[in-house]
Amino acid sequence: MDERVPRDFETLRATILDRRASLPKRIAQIAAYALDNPDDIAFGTAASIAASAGVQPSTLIRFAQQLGFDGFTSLQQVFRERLRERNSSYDERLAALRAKAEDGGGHRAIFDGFVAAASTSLGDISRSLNDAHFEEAVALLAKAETIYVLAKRRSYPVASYIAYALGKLKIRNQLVESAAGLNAEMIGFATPRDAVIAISFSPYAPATIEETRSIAEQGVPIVAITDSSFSPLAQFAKVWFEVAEADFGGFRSISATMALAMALTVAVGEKRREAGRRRKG
Amino acid sequence: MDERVPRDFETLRATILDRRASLPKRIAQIAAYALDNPDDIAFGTAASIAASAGVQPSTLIRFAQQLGFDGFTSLQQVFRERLRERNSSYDERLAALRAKAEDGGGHRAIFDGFVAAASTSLGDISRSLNDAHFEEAVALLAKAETIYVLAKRRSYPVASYIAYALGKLKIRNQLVESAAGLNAEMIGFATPRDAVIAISFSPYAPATIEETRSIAEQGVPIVAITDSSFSPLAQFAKVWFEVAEADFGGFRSISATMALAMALTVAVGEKRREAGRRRKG
DNA sequence: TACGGATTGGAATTAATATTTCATATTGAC
DNA sequence: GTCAATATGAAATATTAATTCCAATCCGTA
Repeated sequence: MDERVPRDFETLRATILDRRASLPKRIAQIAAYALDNPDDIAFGTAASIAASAGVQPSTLIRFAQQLGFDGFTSLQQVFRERLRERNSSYDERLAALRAKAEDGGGHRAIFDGFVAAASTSLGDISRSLNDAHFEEAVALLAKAETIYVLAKRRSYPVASYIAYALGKLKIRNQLVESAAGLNAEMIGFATPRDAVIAISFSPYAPATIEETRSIAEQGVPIVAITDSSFSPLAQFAKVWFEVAEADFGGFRSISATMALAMALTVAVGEKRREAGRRRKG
Repeated sequence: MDERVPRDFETLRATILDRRASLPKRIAQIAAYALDNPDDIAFGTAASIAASAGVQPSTLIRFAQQLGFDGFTSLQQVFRERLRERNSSYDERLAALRAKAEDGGGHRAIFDGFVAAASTSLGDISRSLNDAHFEEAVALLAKAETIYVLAKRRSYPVASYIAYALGKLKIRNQLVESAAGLNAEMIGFATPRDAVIAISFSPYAPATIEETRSIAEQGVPIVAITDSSFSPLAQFAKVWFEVAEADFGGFRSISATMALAMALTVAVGEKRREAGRRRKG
């Protein structure tokens, strides 16, 4: 393999288009097939692809070799990489930034890293949020008398913002955070007519889990925001959201969680206003 | 393979979540890995995936078999299918989302709005942040004995995250938030060898301004994060940052502020480590 | 603590897949 | 039309990867 081997899909595509006129018949056939069905190249085996394209496996390999690859396998990597990038082109940017930050790219790199981590997380949640779950959570919270907000440590800032926003929207709420150790009593007042927003990420704060369990046992419906389907919060929750936050420099972003929390809060406010209008009108 | 083998990713996911409690340790480990890194399953070989997940290839196969597949290969098909579908239908999904949001299709639009506001704010700050100011602020904070963190209301979540992160980095700090009205006393302890991070946005919380003024008069250097050069905070600060946050539904994003705050914190941690090494070496 | 069953690790085996080889066919030049 | 160069097909081989198997370990139970 010399250095002019296409490493990314776009270069590869350009190279193929450039040479197609001078390619032998069967090679041209497989070239056309490759550009038309890139997904098949990414996932198929040499034999299956060759069959779909109507050529021999050996032709496929010759095609790869003419492009400078040392075999079909290396060619296939480019097609796989393309699929990966589509889904998470941000991850690579992040990795690059991390590298830059590490070898002394100054402190600006750290800032860029956090911005990139936040953007990545926002992109991810935007793609993965389930509308039905969201509606369900909003409905559940909108009919609560009091909304309890439960979070410690890294998630606490989110909880405090939710509490602030709920307050502004005149929705009765209780931030469970007592430094005086009165959380158990505070939680004790919750009834099934209330609701809870619980937020916790790995490593899950034991207090949050304990409090969530205890409030769940009182029959209070719970909306959880957490980071994995294996989170202990998930089992207690009526509705739960999985939020994957990118991290940088050992600290995870919380921007996706924030966006979700804000959206929930404001949507609950909306829903209540709608319900209020219906009752009056 | 009986008929209950999951054929699509969502069913598979649900099945795994359903059974997770009853799975043996290593199987659970690979299950968690699979749901967290679906792309790796799609592209990897049994050996490479097993290695990343920290188990033996045989465990991976047992996992597949427990789910009803007849081997790893069939399981992998489901993960590959998911990637194919996602890519082919991404544009359609996006278009559908927009249409739905437009004709009042529920609360998803609110969520999208917050994500957009956060993204916009991140883009803005990324463009406008002044590197020299950033370095100056980091230098100033890095040599402080104690970092005081000052913010109320909407900015309070940021302050609480800063305090959390500083604590993790073992940097002495004091979050000025006492509900008991002891802020004045707390601030009284600050000396010119300390430093302050003050955060406030219009409408500026009178308490924040008052406290910032008083601490500035004691000769304590201040780094301010605020939203305009006319901000009352700016006049007290040694260094200040102007952060323009987009708003949605009456609530402003705080993601840009968060990113800046995190970057400051981590950069201060870095700088201290560097200084520590120099002293020792 | 000893037993039995379930689980796991790691090597051996088997299956699959890519690549090479070689005989045959095609093409283009003279 | 013949020759040489090139391209192609098909089968043989080499490589890589999936699966199986068995011994060791762990875990719950008596």
